[in-house]
Amino acid sequence: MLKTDQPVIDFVNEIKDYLPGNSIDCVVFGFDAQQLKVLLLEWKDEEAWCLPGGFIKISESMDDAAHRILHQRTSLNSIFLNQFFTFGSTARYGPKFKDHIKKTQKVLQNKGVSDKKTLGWIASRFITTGYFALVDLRKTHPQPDFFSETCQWIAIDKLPELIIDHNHIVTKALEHLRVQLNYLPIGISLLPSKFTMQDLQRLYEAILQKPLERSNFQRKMLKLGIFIRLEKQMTGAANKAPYLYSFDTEKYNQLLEKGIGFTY
Amino acid sequence: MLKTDQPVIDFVNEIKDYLPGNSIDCVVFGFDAQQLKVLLLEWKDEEAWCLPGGFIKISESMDDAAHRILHQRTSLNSIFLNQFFTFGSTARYGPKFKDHIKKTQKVLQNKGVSDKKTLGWIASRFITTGYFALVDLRKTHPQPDFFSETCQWIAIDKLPELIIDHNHIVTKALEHLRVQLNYLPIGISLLPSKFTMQDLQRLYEAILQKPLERSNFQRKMLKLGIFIRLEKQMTGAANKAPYLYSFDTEKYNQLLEKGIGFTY
DNA sequence: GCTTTATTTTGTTATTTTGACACAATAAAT
DNA sequence: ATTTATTGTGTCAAAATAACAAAATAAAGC
Repeated sequence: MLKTDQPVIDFVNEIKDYLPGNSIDCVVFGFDAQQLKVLLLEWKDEEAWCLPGGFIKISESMDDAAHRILHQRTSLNSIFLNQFFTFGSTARYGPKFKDHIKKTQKVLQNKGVSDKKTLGWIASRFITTGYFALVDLRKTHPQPDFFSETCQWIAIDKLPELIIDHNHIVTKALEHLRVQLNYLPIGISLLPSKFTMQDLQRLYEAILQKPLERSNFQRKMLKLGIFIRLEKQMTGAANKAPYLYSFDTEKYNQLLEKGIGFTY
Repeated sequence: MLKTDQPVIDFVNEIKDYLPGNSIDCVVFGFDAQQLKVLLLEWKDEEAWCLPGGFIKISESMDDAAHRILHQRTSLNSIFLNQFFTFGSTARYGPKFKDHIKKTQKVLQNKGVSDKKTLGWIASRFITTGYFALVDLRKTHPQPDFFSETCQWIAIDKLPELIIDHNHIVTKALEHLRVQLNYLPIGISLLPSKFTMQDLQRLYEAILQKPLERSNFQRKMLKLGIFIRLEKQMTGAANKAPYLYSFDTEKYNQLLEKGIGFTY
């Protein structure tokens, strides 16, 4: 891994280039067969898990910062990324926060960072803005950051305890995902380019966390007129093979603007 | 007006008590007979209009700051207030911003504030978080702030040019209002406690900016089971008088949690 | 090759919802 | 008593929904 891919190193060298008191945390959603997953960083030695995040350069917009951070973690360039909430409560700074700061400073010192300015900067109050991303996890190459040993996909219903209020941030992101479902490019962002109706249904079921009626789901989806039917996918199983579909991108985007009037 | 109601005075005296680089701007919606209105501040001498806003104390959460700011402008204590977006683009800092800073510094100097720290603080990059509020404008007592001469309700379709990106902030707030319509306590927050179905319909028409069919609107609304029918309102006109309604608060809130499945 | 098995795709049908318009009820003015 | 404007309720065809049924089909077993 190149040093230029480690933003905290840059940050340590040039604190003055970053806005103080503001950070960004990203909830990156991926979908794998049955499960909705989230990209997490694991701090092996310190036993901590957290969301990918970072800081904002003075010369850079918040959106640019979020894209930069996500590119560093996923290697993806054009990501569907939405800001969803800014977390500015003082409740963030309880004992869990203090515990986190100790670990952070420990890691920094272990890596040879000892100047007081940096250690103090990290320990001050931050207002963090949450972004959620929808990506095809098959196309990502997860990379740990300065503080972490691994970067991996974890199923949404098996999340470990995360630092500070990061569990809360994930919960909020998921709420936004559900509420805005009809306005977000769920399918096209989270699925591979070719998929079956069952894949699509499982995705919606994972997000809504409730089962949907198979035949009605299929008919209603197809009626939207945003799919292109491709060849059949021979599954090798002793039964009828499903058709593969891809999205008609133009029609999909047109429909999204008005909101897909889909009832689940 | 008391000096304690003028937050910028406090701010000037105690810059160190506020977070640098973060601000709050509020889009306060009210509804008056036919029109959706927004609360604006007018800087008479400098010919500027802006949204009510302010800064965040170090000891205070962002939500508390927004409530404090709105209490100062409206005299209301329990306000429906939702954070909707954080504006962190660098495009905010174009010529319009520089123009605004000049005016701000002029006002400060006219009012006897001349220390460089304050003048510089004001001119730095701010990330501003937008909140929108829904209030019964009949219950408000609009108060101008340190920079403004008047604080008044302006119809949403007759907004003047506002400072920096405040027009954009209003547009974004309105978008959120529309998209989240079925999850927000529109009626109970914006209407007086007793209202007619026509009042309610005009409110929805103002937000959605499209006409709705009278009889169907009425039937569908009443079917939600969240209204209490009161006495008739004698209008004095030569025609049938409408019933007055109030909300059944408990049922209304229950319904809002799932989202009112209303189609318009 | 014929039958079995599991799954997909298309059909059917009763019920509910929607949208558009009709009509009766009614408060005040003429 | 009649007129007028608006409200509240009625009607009805078309569309959408939900639940279930039946036909189609890819591979395995015999």
